[in-house]
Amino acid sequence: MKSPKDGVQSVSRALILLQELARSDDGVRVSDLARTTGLAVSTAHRLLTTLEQHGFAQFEPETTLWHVGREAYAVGSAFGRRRNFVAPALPFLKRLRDVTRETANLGILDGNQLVTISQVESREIMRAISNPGGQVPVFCSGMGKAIVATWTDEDIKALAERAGLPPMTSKSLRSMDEVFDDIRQTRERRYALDDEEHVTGLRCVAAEVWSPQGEAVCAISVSGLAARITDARLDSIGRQIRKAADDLTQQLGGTPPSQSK
Amino acid sequence: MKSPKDGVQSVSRALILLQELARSDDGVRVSDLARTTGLAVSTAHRLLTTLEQHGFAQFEPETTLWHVGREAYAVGSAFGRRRNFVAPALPFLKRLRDVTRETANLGILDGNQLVTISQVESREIMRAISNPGGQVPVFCSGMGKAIVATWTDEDIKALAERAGLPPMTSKSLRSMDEVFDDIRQTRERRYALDDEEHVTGLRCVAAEVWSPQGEAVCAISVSGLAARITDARLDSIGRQIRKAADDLTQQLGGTPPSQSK
DNA sequence: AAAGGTTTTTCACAATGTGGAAAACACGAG
DNA sequence: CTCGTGTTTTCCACATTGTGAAAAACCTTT
Repeated sequence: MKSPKDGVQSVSRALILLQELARSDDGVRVSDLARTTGLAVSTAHRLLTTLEQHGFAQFEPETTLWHVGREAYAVGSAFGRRRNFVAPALPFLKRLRDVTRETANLGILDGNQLVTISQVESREIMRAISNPGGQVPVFCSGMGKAIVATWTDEDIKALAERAGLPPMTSKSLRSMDEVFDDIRQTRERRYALDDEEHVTGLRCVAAEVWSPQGEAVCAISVSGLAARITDARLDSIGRQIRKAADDLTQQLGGTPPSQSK
Repeated sequence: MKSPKDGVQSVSRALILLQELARSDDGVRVSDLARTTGLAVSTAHRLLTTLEQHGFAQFEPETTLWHVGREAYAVGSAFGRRRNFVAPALPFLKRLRDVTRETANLGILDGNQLVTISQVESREIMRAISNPGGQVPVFCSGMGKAIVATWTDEDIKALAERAGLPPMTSKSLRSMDEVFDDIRQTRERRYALDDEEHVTGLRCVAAEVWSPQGEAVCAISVSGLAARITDARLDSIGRQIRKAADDLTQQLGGTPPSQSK
């Protein structure tokens, strides 16, 4: 009779009610809910009451309709806030690695630094060695510049002032002018380039990924020896990164820039 | 001994678990959850399993951590959908963030509390951290006061009596007199100010947004460190918030009050 | 290999959730 | 106004269902 793997009955039912609530935008009545879920009216009512006590459901007395409550929103947005792009990004990184044969990275901005939080290594003998968790000054990083390029010029300026422009190599950007020139190019070609600005001999091509709120949350990149990532390959790699970033954005339910042209 | 009005026990507990899950961004373990909620580990586990079966919770086997699930997000966004101003507001919030360089918020009144339902974060290092869904006593909130200032004095008084005036900081409003004095100023200058009344060191400037029915449905605000939102900037920020709120009202087809009175 | 820390599963018991039925409403029509 | 039909809400006896202690299965560490 009993199915022991069914979980807790009342909780199951309450969750089903919640989902049913979410289905209709302009509220639904107890009795209809009971009908569609196959519950007794009194049971549905009791469960809804419990949901309401915790703010997950909302009852409009004047119209006697039930809605999804604010607490459901609060809890749900925790899902969106979560930095869970790491797992979904992996397949994209792997594919990038496979088609470019170079190391693929995922990074976020944390404070004034860009930190690499995930990486799929190239299989070449000579490969970039930048361990995950490693921090890089934003403007010496392809991923950093990809993210920052989506910001307003004032924000970029403020960040640059805050973080400074510590030169890591002879090719690092050293002045605000150079920064803005680079950002301009980044915006134009829709991918960012770190041309031995962080480590001599290392090039890196990057593009940003968008959150549901329309902000650049992270960036992905491909990095490898300058000797292998030649000028000739640059544009092709750039397009692939851009594509991967857009696909990942899509998969995360993100929204690229609203209407900019 | 038993409290029959407590609703369905297991459902209550499951919801509390969900809220606890939402509290931590990087996942939490069963045993910790059990500890913080005061449940037996086995009970917590059983409830979590049920939540997972419905997609409201998510379990990462490799790390044995629990997260909020996608279904919670889906259900929660139904709440946002019904409040059909949250999407249109985003561009306005972004612009506010860009011109003030502080965090911009959108909040509604729910019950006796003001809840922040959307937010566009400042890019400064030191920024306000009040995740969406967070609740604040109305009279300790700029957005709350902005909305309430549109009400009649009787309604305000009734709300204050119902909700009380829980002091959050030493600057919180503590008496009806202080409340009405603040409301008077709010009406006069056409924007509301929370001057470290919720969190010490945090200031917040807000203005209300009108629905087509001529009611203040939500409010938008800019919040940041008191050290940055100085008296000198106050009026300029106030004007910008007011402008943004009016523009948003317009876009929503809303109608500000007939000023004749 | 044993010792701590987990996460899962099991199980006997009764506390807990259940749904029918009845009460309290809310509206419209007569 | 009173009745009638649709609700929503409360009550309560009953056994189905959820419970938590404890044991089992898993891990990492030593």
